[in-house]
Amino acid sequence: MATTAKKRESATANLPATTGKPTINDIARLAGVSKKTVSRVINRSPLLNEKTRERVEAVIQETGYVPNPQARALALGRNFLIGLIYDNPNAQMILNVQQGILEALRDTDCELVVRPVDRGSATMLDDIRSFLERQRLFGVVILPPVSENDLIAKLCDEVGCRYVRMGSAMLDNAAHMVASNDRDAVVDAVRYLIAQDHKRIGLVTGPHGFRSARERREGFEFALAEAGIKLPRSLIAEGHYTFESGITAADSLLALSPRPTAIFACNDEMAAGVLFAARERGLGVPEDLSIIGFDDTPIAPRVWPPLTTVRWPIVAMGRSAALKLINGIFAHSEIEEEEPSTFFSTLIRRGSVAPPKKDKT
Amino acid sequence: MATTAKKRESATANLPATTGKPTINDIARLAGVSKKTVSRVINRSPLLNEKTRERVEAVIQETGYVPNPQARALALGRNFLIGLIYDNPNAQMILNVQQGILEALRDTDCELVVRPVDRGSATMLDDIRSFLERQRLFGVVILPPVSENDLIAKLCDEVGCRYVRMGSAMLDNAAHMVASNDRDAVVDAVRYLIAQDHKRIGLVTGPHGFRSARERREGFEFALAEAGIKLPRSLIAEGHYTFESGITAADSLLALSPRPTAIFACNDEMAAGVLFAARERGLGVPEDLSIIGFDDTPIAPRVWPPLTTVRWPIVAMGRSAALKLINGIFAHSEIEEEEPSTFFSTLIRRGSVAPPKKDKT
DNA sequence: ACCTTGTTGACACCGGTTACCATAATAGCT
DNA sequence: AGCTATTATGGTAACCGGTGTCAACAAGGT
Repeated sequence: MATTAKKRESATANLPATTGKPTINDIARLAGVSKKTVSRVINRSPLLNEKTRERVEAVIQETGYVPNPQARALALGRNFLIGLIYDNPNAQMILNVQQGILEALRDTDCELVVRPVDRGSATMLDDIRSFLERQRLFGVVILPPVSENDLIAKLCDEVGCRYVRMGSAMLDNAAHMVASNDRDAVVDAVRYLIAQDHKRIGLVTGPHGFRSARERREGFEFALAEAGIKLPRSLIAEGHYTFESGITAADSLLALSPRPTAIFACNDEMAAGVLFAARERGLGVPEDLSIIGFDDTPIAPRVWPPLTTVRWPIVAMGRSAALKLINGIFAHSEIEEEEPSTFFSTLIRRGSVAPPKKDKT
Repeated sequence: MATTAKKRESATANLPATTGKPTINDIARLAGVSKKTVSRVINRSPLLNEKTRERVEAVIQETGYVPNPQARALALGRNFLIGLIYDNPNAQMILNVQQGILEALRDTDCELVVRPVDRGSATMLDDIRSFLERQRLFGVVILPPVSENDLIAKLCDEVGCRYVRMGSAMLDNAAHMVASNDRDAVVDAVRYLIAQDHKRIGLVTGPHGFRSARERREGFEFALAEAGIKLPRSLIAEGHYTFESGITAADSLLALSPRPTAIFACNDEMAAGVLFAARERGLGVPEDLSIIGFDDTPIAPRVWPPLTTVRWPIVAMGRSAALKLINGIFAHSEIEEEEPSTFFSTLIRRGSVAPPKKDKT
């Protein structure tokens, strides 16, 4: 009875035993063919007699055989996993992309593994590299703003990992890119404000260094220039895509005299912040101040008044990104349609915009 | 030039070649030991001479060797992947859990794979089973409301997959459960309302069949009974944890005469809906109507007035769930602290509650 | 000399894949 | 017809990079 503290060889040894599922060998035996032939059936090899295929497939059906992904991963040096790499201030966006990717992956054997990274961290590139090399991912979808880093794309090439970047501009060739036309969408939104007779329009930008922030700002400036409106620098406040930064930016904008009659915020979070700040000052929206946001995240229709905003088709973009990755490998249809690379945002009119009150009439 | 359309044996053949990373064999050769010994070093086996370990570890350091997870997965019959199974109306909650799990996984070699399922679908159990069997997950975290399904827990046991369920009550033994005390939290919230002199308090419940909905409702009823307040059935409206259902429920509640002076909504989404409905009717919040929500999701502080709500420590619960899974396997500290199983929610007082206006004074 | 105990290695195995080869079937040629 | 060239088909064995089993060997205790 002495052998109490019997040392275990490894910490993982207490995991349950393997299940009794059929393997490729079982199928081969039952179908009276070799492993290799079964492998050919699984991989839809064209060099195979139709009758043999049918026979093997019958056995597969019967036994409910499913190839072991771990073994495949080892033999192929490639895992059937799609990675989602992000470092994003906007939770809702990540979830939407996730949803889009998962829709695309539904009928494949691929799974989605999520991987937040720390832009800012000096080791980010090394972290991503070791992640990719270790997991031997089939491919990755990279979200903005990390997607704007060309070094990551280069890294993917180096380690032989497919990738698709999402962003607000075509930063890469079409096979590696899913982009939205933020610039044009903002132009539309601001034209709408101008058409409502707004002349003093404030802008809350995104953080410096974000491509989307630049695109959206340029759209804003273009629309104003187009209408021949010239505004002082003070009507542009920098935000960080967060609710709090929206409040701060709005505080500085609303302290101006004369006050802007409308504010365009570069995302909904900040637009909600602007609305909040307006309420704190007792300003009526849209009577005293019109607001437009960007993204059409769930918050937009939930505040009062519901926010007019630009709808960013992020779920569709996520789906498209995933399809680009698996395109050609898991070809379900024989027709290989090229996935579109550019997506169009549209203005969703809700309740936060109205013509300004005429003081001078 | 004739061999143009040369048939490929398999569709996956055009994947890049394996990288030239060192393998366990290389390490064994360089260190002058056997593969098995290297394996022992990797797995921190105690049956190993200290000097040998050091020698091998030096070589590992030098070469930057990292064990191939695919090979390990095959040999062990177990993948180093944690699954997140959910079917949830609340996007924010999923993301928060995800964040918590990822925090816990940071220093392990585990990755997180997300797996939405369709509660409602007849094949849900089979889907989950095939997912677990195929991927040979290390463990899964199951979110409410699917976590309330005992069959899934049984399934996990059958296929030998560790699991931790999250929920609003202890549905399972502590090793498999991370629960919050919703009931008590709601009691506190309603007591607070009562202390502010509210006497007619409406309730927007969660969907029938959700354990959390039941717990929260029971808390509500308990607090009222405790204070000796008896209210008509009509002050209870069923919701579905969605914004829209909050509006609908509020519409029916606010049409009552006399109107409730306060409404407790079983989650923030619905509370936001109640607020929205109040605004539509021109009711002031909190002057004419007090509102309390549950969850403290990002929407709560972003609406006007910011919502008083119950903070549900969901990130911490996610972290704890993941730690329970990996506990004992990836023991970083020698002290194995037991992860707590119960988490406490707290009332966050913001701006949506005030004493009712005295009409009768 | 014998039994422990600690340390290490040889070898088969996990479940797929590919390279290479053998055979059969078909076509093309004299 | 007879023979070879070519293609179609499927088998064998090695391999991917780890892990478990079990035996071997050394050192120390009795």
